[in-house]
Amino acid sequence: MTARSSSETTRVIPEATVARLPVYLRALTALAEGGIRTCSSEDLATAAGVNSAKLRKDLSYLGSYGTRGVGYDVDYLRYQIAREIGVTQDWPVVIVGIGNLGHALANYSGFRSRGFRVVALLDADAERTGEMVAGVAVRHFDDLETIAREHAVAIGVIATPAAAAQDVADRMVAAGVTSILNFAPAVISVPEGVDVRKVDLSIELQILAYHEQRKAHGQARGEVDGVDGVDGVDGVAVDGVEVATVGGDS
Amino acid sequence: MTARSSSETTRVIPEATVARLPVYLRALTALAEGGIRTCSSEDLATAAGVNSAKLRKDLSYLGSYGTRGVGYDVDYLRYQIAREIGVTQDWPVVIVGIGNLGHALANYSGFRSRGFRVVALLDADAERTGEMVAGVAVRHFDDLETIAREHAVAIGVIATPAAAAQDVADRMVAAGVTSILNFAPAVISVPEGVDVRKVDLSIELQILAYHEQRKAHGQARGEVDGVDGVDGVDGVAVDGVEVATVGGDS
DNA sequence: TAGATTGTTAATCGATTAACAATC
DNA sequence: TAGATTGTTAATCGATTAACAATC
Repeated sequence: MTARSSSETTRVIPEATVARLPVYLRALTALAEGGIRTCSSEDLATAAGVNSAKLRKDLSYLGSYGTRGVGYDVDYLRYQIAREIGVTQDWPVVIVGIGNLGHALANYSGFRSRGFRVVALLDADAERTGEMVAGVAVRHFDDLETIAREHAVAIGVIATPAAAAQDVADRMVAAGVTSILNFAPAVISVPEGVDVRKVDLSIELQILAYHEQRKAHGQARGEVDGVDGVDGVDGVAVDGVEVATVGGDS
Repeated sequence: MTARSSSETTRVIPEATVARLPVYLRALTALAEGGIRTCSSEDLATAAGVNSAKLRKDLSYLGSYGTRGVGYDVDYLRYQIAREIGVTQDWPVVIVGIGNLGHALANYSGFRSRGFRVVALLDADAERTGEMVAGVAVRHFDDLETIAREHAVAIGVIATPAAAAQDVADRMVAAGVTSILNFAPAVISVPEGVDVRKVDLSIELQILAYHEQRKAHGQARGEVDGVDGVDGVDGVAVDGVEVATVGGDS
């Protein structure tokens, strides 16, 4: 019963559980960094922000990695979850659209430390080709296919304006990419077998606004007029990758 | 039966529906910009990337804004949804943490056009005070309370490193903020009544990696240079009061 | 053994979907 | 009227939760 082999059986993990595994992984890493070797489901649940019943139920889909009466070995469980997710090895990723958001993503150190390696930054604007971002030279979007095949890229990130998103997705798919993380505020359609996940900043804020409105109920809210948009930066820099982009930002 | 008044009754809209309303709103805006005045649930569902049964069920929680045999008036439905969400007026927002991500968020034009107005950019680094970002001067984090009260800010965005997130959240809450959008890869806890939504880039990629790994099944994946990373972590955490996820998938 | 905690069961709750009567 | 499409019902499906037997 090697960890790798026999666990390959009819494991069908619910989507809701899959979405939480990375949360548990992060919580376990935090515990490990705090010097904690063992934890109970209650401890881990607290660190992950869920209730312990849900946590145990989730973990039960992976197997029995705990010890009754004792709890879980932090490092062991961490490895098992990382293996289940598939981040015990790095995944090469390309980012298309080196605008403000693309810049931020390229500089985000969390990718590197969590199982991903940005192998290229692409932008459709030829003017940007060669520009260094996070230590990587931006390349032209037309190089997507070459780069994707060369590095066997399966995951692509779209950080272009909405208008370019579908075209970028199409070309990613043509280049062999089968998982897409879309930051552009647009619905993109892809062939069967290709996964798309979407992150939309405005939508998140709108969901908060909905609840906020209901809290405010009848009472009037302040309507001052403040500054408007601004721009931020942050994040760590990545490194050793190639860059190239397309599009602008989101 | 004024639009505003009587619809204030015992409307209890399921969370899953609330999370899709902004998607419908965006799709309607796109249709309107395309010169389309009327659409069927099928048309709108396609534009929004959902199936029409779900769309009609969702809309039914808001009221009866369509016409049997005809469809929906695009502008009318758009207004009704915007009103339901609460974005017929702008919400003042503060962004804390002006690093790469904060910069990108500050420059994001989508906020402005979708019901939000960034009234302040704050950073704990005094060196950044006064720096212009997206046409706005960065101010010190200590000014949070003053600014939040002055502009009646109810929504705050955290774009700091994980280590600072909880402190920022605490101070936001103390300043009267009751809705937080957290980009820091950390679980934050807040008092009852405060909503937190979380966007975690690494978690989204990890969810894609999980599915990608299963697609690859037994077949070997390009291992240009297999790094070993066994350290993934991170996730979408919820907490405190409400939680929410991001992204959808196909 | 006694205490602690997992892994699982079963009940509950919420979301999705197909089908269709209502009605334009 | 005939055709089209909404709004709603009811069935199904999936996720959450509490409780507890298994077992360290």
